[in-house]
Amino acid sequence: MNKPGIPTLDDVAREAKVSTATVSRCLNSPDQVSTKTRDKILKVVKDLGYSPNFGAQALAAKRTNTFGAVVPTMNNAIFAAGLQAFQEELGRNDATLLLASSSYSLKVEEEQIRSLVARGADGLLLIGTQRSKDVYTFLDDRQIPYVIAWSYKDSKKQSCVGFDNFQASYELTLKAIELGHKKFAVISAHTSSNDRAKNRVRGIRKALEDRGFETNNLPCIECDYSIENGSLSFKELMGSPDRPTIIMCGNDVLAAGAVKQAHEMGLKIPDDISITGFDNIELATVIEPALTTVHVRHKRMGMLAAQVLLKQVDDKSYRENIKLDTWIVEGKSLAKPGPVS
Amino acid sequence: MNKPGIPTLDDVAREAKVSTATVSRCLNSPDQVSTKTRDKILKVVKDLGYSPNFGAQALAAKRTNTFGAVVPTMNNAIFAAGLQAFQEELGRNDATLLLASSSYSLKVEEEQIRSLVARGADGLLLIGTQRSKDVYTFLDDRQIPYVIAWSYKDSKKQSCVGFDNFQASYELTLKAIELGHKKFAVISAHTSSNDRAKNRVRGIRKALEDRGFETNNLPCIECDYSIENGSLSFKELMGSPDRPTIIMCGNDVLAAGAVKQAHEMGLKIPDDISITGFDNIELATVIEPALTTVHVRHKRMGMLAAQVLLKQVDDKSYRENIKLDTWIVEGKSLAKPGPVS
DNA sequence: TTTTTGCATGTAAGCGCTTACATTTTTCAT
DNA sequence: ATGAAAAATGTAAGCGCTTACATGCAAAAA
Repeated sequence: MNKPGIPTLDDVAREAKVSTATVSRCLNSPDQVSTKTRDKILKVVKDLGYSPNFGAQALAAKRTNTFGAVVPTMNNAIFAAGLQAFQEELGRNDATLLLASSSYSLKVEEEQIRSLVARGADGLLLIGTQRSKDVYTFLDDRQIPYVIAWSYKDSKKQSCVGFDNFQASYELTLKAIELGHKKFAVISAHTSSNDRAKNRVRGIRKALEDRGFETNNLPCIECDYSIENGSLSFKELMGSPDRPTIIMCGNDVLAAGAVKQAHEMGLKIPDDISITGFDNIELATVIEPALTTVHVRHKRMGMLAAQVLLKQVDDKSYRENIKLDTWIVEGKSLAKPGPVS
Repeated sequence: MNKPGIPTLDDVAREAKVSTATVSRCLNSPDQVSTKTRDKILKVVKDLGYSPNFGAQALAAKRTNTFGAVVPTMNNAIFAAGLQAFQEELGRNDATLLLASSSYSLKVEEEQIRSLVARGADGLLLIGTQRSKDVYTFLDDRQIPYVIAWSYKDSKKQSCVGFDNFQASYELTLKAIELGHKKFAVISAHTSSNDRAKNRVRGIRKALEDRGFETNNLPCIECDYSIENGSLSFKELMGSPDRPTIIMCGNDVLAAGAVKQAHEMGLKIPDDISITGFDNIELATVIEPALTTVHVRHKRMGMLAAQVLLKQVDDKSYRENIKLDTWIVEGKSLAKPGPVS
């Protein structure tokens, strides 16, 4: 009754006539084993089709080579490129990715984080800085390495691989001001639980204030990221008696929705209205006109995040703060405002 | 030296003055435990911040509540919606998702599958039917449940939740023929390792043949799915002396690239050239003109796949084949061919 | 009251692996 | 050839949990 099961380390040991310890060593640190026995063991491993039992390995070795990531959404491509790069870098190091998405809810995110940790994640990739103190305490107590991505924060206690959302947004706004725009409006993700969105809006406000604009009544709609919402928000903003000449969007997805709606309303971009995005995902390049947006080095971010995380696993006290540069990508959706319409 | 560690089942048991078995039962099948002790235990669990050790649990219970998925890519949104739905449905059942991507390589996919299984995945979501026999044998030997998505296949041995790529493509082609198109060209993903792409192309060919077209020299470019490749292929096809009047693309991403390139070449869609897509991802709706494409019920597919998979875990002999309907979404990118240019 | 039944709990044997430590074998300087 | 150091291998104790089985105890049946 023992034959048709999945082979275990014991089976291999017996078949190869060595102890289980030797088999284990042969698999985990081959150079501690003589070439002769190694070959013998590897042959048996192959013959039997042995592959280690994950649970047992995790239990005994106290690590899983599995990393978790909680992203706000998988529904649009914002995180896709970064995640893919993250995953590939993990793969290069024989680790795999456990993925969860939180639908932009801090509460759900917290659950997901706990669940990933409970599943033995050796480390976590988290998006943005904003979450309850409890979460950080939880992770610190268990000494779970994590790295924060998509946001930059100078900190000795936490690693991050991000970029300056505030600054990038600030610069884009300055550019718009220099082109002569006077009436601004903003479509943003909800800022209450999203530090990136918050900083992007802050960047816009600061730039305006620095150039003497009054920002108290800056029209600003907050919604979930989706093309649909971009369209709706655009419609609403353009329905105002005092139409803006430029609408700055929290990301490319919203901007794409805005552009779409502009077409439907028969508005010419950028003659009738300028629109800007953020992220420079592929979407930004295929819509007409191409978006003026902020390029974010998603792939690099994902890859570096994985590297930092892996270092932290080896050295629990290792920390690194990496700030990636961003730059404005000139599309055709931002130009100086046309004559008053 | 025992205090500052992570609490274990033993700690809980000791603190609550019951046996470990009772604690375990309390957590896994609460109704086997009296209300009184249950409350007592749960309080201790909370106080101690106990959370079960994954490896130990997996080892003892022989299941992980973790499911794996290997998608060809995360770089574009083709699989995003389906995966998100899959993940959400798993979440509703206290399971999580292990994700890997294969970059459309069968070899990489096989590795990923083995790796996911080694990591204790209770079941797998696989995209499409095309993979080596060994993989299926491997999975069957270990009795790992899996469900095939994105493709439909009538089979008593395998579960699938998919749609008829061939038929959908066939119908779209018929529609184009009826509009009067005579010169077809195709941009497809590589068909050698991708049954969906293969069937979509087959659908086109069959429709053409059924209507008396010669398909031996149907221009057909195969490339990886990307906007860039869509553009390049489009350029190549339109560089031919005998320009097609319609280019049918294997999916929306390629079509978006084609559309982009058409704009750059100053070609009007659909007057100068018709373009069709496949998948009806959001991208299809924001480009100008909106794509005529095939709607695929991605979300539903993801959700159903999760449900089937969960059923298979409970009952290893359960199998189900679900074919979802698809339909043509009328955009503005397909119309009758203009006068000979 | 005594016996039966069934629920609540405890006991303890693993699950398959890693690794500290012990033991044996090989290598090599003397 | 000899002994010490180094290398290879073996022994066995867990890792933290689940669960079959045994036990205890109160309610139901006789």
